[in-house]
Amino acid sequence: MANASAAQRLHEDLNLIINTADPGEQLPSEPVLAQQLGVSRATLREAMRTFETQGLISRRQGIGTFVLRPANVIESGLEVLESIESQAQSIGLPVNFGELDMVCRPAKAGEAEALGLGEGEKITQISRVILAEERPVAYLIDTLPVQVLTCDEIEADFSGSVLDLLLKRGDPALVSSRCEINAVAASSDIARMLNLQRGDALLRFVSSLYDLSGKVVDYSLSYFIPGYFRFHVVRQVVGL
Amino acid sequence: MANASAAQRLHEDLNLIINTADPGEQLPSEPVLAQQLGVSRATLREAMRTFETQGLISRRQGIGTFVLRPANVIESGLEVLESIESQAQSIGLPVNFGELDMVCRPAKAGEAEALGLGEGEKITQISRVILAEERPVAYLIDTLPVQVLTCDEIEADFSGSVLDLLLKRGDPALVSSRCEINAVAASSDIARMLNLQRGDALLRFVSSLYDLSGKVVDYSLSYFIPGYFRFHVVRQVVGL
DNA sequence: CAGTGGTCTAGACCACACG
DNA sequence: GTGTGGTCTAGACCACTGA
Repeated sequence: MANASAAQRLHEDLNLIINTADPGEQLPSEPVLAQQLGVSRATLREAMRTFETQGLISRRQGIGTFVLRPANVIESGLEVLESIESQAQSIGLPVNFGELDMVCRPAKAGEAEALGLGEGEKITQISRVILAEERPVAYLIDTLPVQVLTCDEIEADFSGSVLDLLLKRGDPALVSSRCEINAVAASSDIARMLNLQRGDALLRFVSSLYDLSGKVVDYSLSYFIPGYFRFHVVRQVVGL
Repeated sequence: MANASAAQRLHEDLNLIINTADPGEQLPSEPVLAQQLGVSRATLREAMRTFETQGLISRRQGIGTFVLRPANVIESGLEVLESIESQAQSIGLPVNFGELDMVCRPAKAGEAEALGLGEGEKITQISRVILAEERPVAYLIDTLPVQVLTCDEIEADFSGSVLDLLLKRGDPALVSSRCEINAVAASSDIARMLNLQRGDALLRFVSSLYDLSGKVVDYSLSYFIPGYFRFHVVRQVVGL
């Protein structure tokens, strides 16, 4: 026990380097840093993963690795459904979105089932990366029936949040959302968009948003970088 | 786009192999399998991670890699606090624990703060791996003031759940728990205990359990292997 | 172009299980 | 001992950025 692997020692070394560095500072290149720390580049990269998901460093291909100033954390209770944008606004955090991808197409089998539609019925799908203080912090995919939301409506007025758009419109009348929570490893695609390494740990919400009639009006996948969020929930104790 | 990396293609290949194999079947050794699939061992191991956290394969050092039968999922709403043991029992899933580690020692700074104690006051700490159907599915660490729970009491009667023990005793009167949810990469230690690879994505709960007087009676860290759990929560929509 | 991070390979050595 | 998975290394090649 207490058998310090190279990875563990390296983690501490990196911790020191990153905490000592000034925000904005560029670290030595990976080959150089690996040699300085006496490990291979593969091991160094492995150790750097944690610091990335904690929002402490940013690595940009073709440019370099940079130390970030401590991140502002978006804190949120899970009992109520509120958009990231709305939460960020309430703590004065500037948030916008990038890499918006919007399509209108027939629903695939899984999508149709999640939305209570027939396969092939038209859906609107919106994917985007959420940026807080210019840093990618989450990747969101919303899927809705076109009857609920069309691409035109999004182009006309989109703040980054489908929820806020629907609430502003006031129709359909939204009631609640059922949200499944899990941890996943970042795929290549998602890692690239969030500027992470593939395999990094992400928090994933799979949510179904219901209207007054009990219909699903929005099925969404949300990927959050751990270091930028603090989700909590109060759980009631039930007797034996 | 749709640029299939080696890792992505490999993921599909492995998916086919694993789904085709019978439960209990042993896969070829890593060097052999890597050659068969035309990738390096490092890439193969990387691709296998996902299947491990999904509970589809088990790798045991010195023995081999085995295909598991599909896992039973423990489903749980987060609104109420219930032990894994209790949840598993209600769906007829056999659960026990292993690797129990129990200590009684002075609180470190962070622990003292979490429990509202002075630094150095005695605490009881219980760590154990939870096994469902003989498979490790979670790693739990509970920290309590000795005034609330002593090691002797645990040795006398421990089912794997501190919550159940306190409820059974009926004192102190438990009210609710505040739980923070995040995703983390498995450390070497935790990976070993859960029979995973270091760096695998885990779901982590950090919880404080309160009694009637508002005091924290249990501070706990819980690590869950994603494939064995489905946590959900209903979120209410609040108007603009 | 040169320099960066992103990916992948081949191979070494270790720790562990089993005969 | 042999054979397995766990860890780490050195180095190659690619994709991207910015001068």
